[in-house]
Amino acid sequence: MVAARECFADGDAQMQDIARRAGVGVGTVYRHFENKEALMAALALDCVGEMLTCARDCLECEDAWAGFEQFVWGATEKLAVDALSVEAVSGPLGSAGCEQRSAELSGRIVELAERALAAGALRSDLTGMQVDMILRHLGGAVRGAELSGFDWRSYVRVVLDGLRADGPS
Amino acid sequence: MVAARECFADGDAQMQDIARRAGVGVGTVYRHFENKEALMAALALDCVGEMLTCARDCLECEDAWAGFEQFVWGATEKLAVDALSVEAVSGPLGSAGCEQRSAELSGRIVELAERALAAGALRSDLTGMQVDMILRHLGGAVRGAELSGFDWRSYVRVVLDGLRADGPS
DNA sequence: GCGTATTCGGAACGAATATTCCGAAACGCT
DNA sequence: AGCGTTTCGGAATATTCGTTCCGAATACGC
Repeated sequence: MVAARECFADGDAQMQDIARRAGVGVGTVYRHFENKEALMAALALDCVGEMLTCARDCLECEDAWAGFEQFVWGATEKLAVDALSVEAVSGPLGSAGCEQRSAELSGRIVELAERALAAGALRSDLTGMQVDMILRHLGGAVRGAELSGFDWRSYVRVVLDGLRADGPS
Repeated sequence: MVAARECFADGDAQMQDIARRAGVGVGTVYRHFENKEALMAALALDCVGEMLTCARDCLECEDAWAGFEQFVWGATEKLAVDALSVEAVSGPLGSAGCEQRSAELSGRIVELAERALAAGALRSDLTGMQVDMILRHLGGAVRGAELSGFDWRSYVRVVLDGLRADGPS
């Protein structure tokens, strides 16, 4: 049920549309979520959760830079397709209902960054926190890219090369 | 009159607020602009115009890379402060009322990029059009950065280094 | 099969906000 | 100053969209 909604909530949606899309009446939606804000928060929690899983997976990677790069590609792939994820990760949604999980995501990203930093693969004039901010804001750039025909992969390539300690690979 | 409005229209604004801010009644606003959409279009035209001026100035610069870099800093400085400019440059506003000027901006950016490309300063696996897209989408990343405390300059530094033909300077 | 409890759908309501419109104020002319 | 005209302001209206609520439908126990 949440799934049907998440699939639909790309960008913004009206409660009525969400309900219709889920094949139920609006009343039923309100029986599951107190209000629209709560619904969005639940979806945001999901989005951040997915990012978090991705970050954890990437931390398993032996090579620090490879793990970092893998995360960037994984995250942007999601962000380019799902506007809600962008909101959840870098927008105001991130500070409404999923502070906990959002903070942990930051922690993992910082970890990923500092590991790459220690390995000398990431440019040394950045801190883990700065990298966290940069990655979160990447979402704003690739938002809706898939739809508008923007070749976001070239953008991500540029950013990754900019983050590397030694020029483009 | 337009100026008072532009200054205010950071993000989104209600017609009533816009009118009050301008020191007039809503009726007067509607006497100048058919509707909100028209008002936004006029403001967007202004924003794109400013970018265009900036791009033209940067084309005057002797050194191709210096001109390119100057444009990126000039553009992002504007985008980080003014959410409306972001909409105008990379959002749907760009395709409503200022196609003409928007297309010319693209032309100038491509020029800027191809000049840097020819000088061997810009990474050679990108086309002018790709660079145009990338720069336009930079706005999404730095949007509202000034307010949220995001250190967008470090982000721009990363992107610039990623765009350079030879690693970080 | 019947009566009760539970859940559902969607029309009705309310708040927010874009747009219209008319009486009031300002201006210009004689 | 007096009168016609033009412009202004903001209350009234229309519209959109989140939220509520009640009659219908369904499930359950006997």
